Amino acid sequence: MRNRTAERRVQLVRAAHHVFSAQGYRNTGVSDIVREAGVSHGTFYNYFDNKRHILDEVLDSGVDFILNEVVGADEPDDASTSGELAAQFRAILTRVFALVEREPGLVQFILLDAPAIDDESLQRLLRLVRTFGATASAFLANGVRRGFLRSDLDTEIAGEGLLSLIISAILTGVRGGLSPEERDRTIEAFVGFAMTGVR
Amino acid sequence: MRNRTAERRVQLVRAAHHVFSAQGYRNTGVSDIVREAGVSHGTFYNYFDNKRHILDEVLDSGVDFILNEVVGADEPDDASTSGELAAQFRAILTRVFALVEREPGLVQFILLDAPAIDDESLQRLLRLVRTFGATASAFLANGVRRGFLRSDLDTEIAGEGLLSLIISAILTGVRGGLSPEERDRTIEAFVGFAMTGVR
Amino acid sequence: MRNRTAERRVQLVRAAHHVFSAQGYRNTGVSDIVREAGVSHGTFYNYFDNKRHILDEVLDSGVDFILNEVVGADEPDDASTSGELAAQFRAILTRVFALVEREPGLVQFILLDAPAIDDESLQRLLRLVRTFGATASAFLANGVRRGFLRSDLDTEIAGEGLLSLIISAILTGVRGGLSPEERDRTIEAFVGFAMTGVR
Amino acid sequence: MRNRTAERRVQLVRAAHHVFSAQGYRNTGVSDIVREAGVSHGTFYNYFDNKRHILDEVLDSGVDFILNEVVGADEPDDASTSGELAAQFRAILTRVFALVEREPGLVQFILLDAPAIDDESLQRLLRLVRTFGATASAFLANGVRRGFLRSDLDTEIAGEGLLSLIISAILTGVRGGLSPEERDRTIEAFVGFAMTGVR
DNA sequence: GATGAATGAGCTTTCATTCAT
DNA sequence: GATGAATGAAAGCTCATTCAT
Repeated sequence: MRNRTAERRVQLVRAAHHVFSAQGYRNTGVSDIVREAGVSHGTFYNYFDNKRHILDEVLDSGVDFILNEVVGADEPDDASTSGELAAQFRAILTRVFALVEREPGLVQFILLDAPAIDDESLQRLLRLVRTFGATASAFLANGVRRGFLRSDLDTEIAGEGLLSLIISAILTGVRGGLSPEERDRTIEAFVGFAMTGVR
Repeated sequence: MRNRTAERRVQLVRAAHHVFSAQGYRNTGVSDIVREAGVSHGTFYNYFDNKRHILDEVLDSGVDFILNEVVGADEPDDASTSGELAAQFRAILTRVFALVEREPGLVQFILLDAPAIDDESLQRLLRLVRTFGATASAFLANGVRRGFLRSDLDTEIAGEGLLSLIISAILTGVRGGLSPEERDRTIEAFVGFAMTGVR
Repeated sequence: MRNRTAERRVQLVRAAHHVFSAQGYRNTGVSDIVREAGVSHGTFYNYFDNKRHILDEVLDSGVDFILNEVVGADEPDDASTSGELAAQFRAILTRVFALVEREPGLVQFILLDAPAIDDESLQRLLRLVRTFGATASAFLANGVRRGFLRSDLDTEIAGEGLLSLIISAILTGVRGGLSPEERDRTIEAFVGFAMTGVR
Repeated sequence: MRNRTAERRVQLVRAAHHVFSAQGYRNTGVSDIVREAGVSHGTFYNYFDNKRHILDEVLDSGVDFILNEVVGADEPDDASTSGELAAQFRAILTRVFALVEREPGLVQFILLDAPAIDDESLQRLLRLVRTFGATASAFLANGVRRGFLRSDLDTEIAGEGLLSLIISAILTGVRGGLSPEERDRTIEAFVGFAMTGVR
């Protein structure tokens, strides 16, 4: 039954995801994963060679999830005025705050816990960061092409700048304790900061 | 014997700092620390209740070190023109890159390893981030006071923006592989980005 | 379906024989056996109560195989002169060396691995040894009966002596590294040694 | 305290020796060793890197013990007549039977269990066998030099022959169930067998 | 104060065996 | 009869911490 085993895998990855997010990778034993999934030790090792192996899948799905949540349906080509670009950036920042608020464990795990596990997982995070940076650059390049951004803009480096604002927003979110008003004020300030820099 | 005791503490913290930076907290055993310090297990526990306890001191001294290295002698009040402020920011970014290059282990430990250990150490890192942000805000507030920056600038949030650029620079450095030219280009772009946003 | 069932058994025993000889009993899992046989775990337990159980059959067939290979077509009654007896002994030693060279895994398994598994399998090996000893005695008894060996020969104990030479030959073979010349010289010396002792 | 730790090592080796002899290496867990020694798991790993490591020491001491017990005080040069050589050989065989009777577990462990563990330990046993063979050859070479054995005797191969008798005696002993009379009869027969072959 | 041998709970991983399909 | 996913006891090993000297 191909189906059965595929479900088990998903079930285990989900369980691992859950306990990793709650306690971190190093503080989580295989016993925690299998207890959460409701299966035995042996079953775990029927699906994954070792604890490190399931981390890869958790990381991949987590990174995919974050990318989807944050960039979402926004396409770099959608904006045709700088106002629309600002709106896109505002939407992204809004989704960042929403994500951090809704899934603080996941975000902390992917961004703060995972990079510390080993070099492999650090590289995986840096790849995520790079993808974010490239996406930001693509948004800016669209603006330059359509003429509503400075033609001499170094889109690559400015993309890093945008990225840094997104990371800053995440950190602010993780830090917690922002009222909805402060959050909106921060978003607006970041949008303004970014748009002045590139227009 | 107050002196002798204090020296031992320092000696142990220094040793711990060294091995933590080289291998990370979780991969470091108490045995690594005491071997590096040249003392016995028992002695360690005469000075620190447990392994977690010495981490606090290592973190504090590491954070202090980084703050000193990066902010250095620059005082928020030093700049009296926007050109001087730009020069200060340029100097800070230059020192960030230099620090990451000179002490990659330390930076990786404080920024990537430590936050993952437990909530306590995460909070300690966030405090560092906040201090950086406040310092950045102070630089900007000086500019507003002296009139060479927009009077309606939200210095607090703009400080976060500056901070995010600094973090981005660190990440870029950790990612490695930047040629001196690319590094300088990035610094200039970040300085320009920041100054357009606040002037 | 008696036939089908019997074939499966043989197939499994043959597979087990193969993997046991290649890797030893303790290093072989049931999964290795069933993979070699191309059946499932469940099927294995339809034919054998447990892993230990199939060992018995492997051991029996292995012991039979060795006995056949070494003693072969030689019958105790065949010799009617001491020269013919010597020729028989020479043929047996030659086949011993040939067997060790052709099937080192099997010999090592039966002689070195199997006795260590548990007392039951040790006893099985000792039975093999005893059978060899009795066969050797039968060869000698034939010589005494026909008058070409000393009439006061204690055939039972002298049989043990012959046996010990055969074991020594096997050990020499397992030890390896004998050139064909050395091998022939050893065989001749053993034959001479034996014949002087009994004539 | 150099003394304390040295004693612990010995205590652990002795305990391991004991449980290995009683149950075999594979059936013995580290927990069995430490229970026998009355120490904790951790202590075991303070003295030995792993379970395989203590086996080496047990094997070395066991092999030394057997060599001492069997060859004992007899020196190859002691015999000056073939009668004295026969007496030496008789003494050795007597000690072999005595050893097997007194320490059946040790003998079974060293000769039947250890060789099956891995190639390293098999080689260790073959080294023991070789030492025995060389010793036997030395006894014979002394006889040839002094002129009471055939001058054309191939002492090396005849040594193997003697060795094979010793091994046969050990196997007989392990097989068990010999009455004192049978034992003596076997010894005498073996001595006679050997002496006819070499005289 | 300093030592380091001793501790033991806890970890990851293996594998012979079972049983629902 | 055949399958193979599920089981769980048990293995080897680590390491922060204690305590008698």
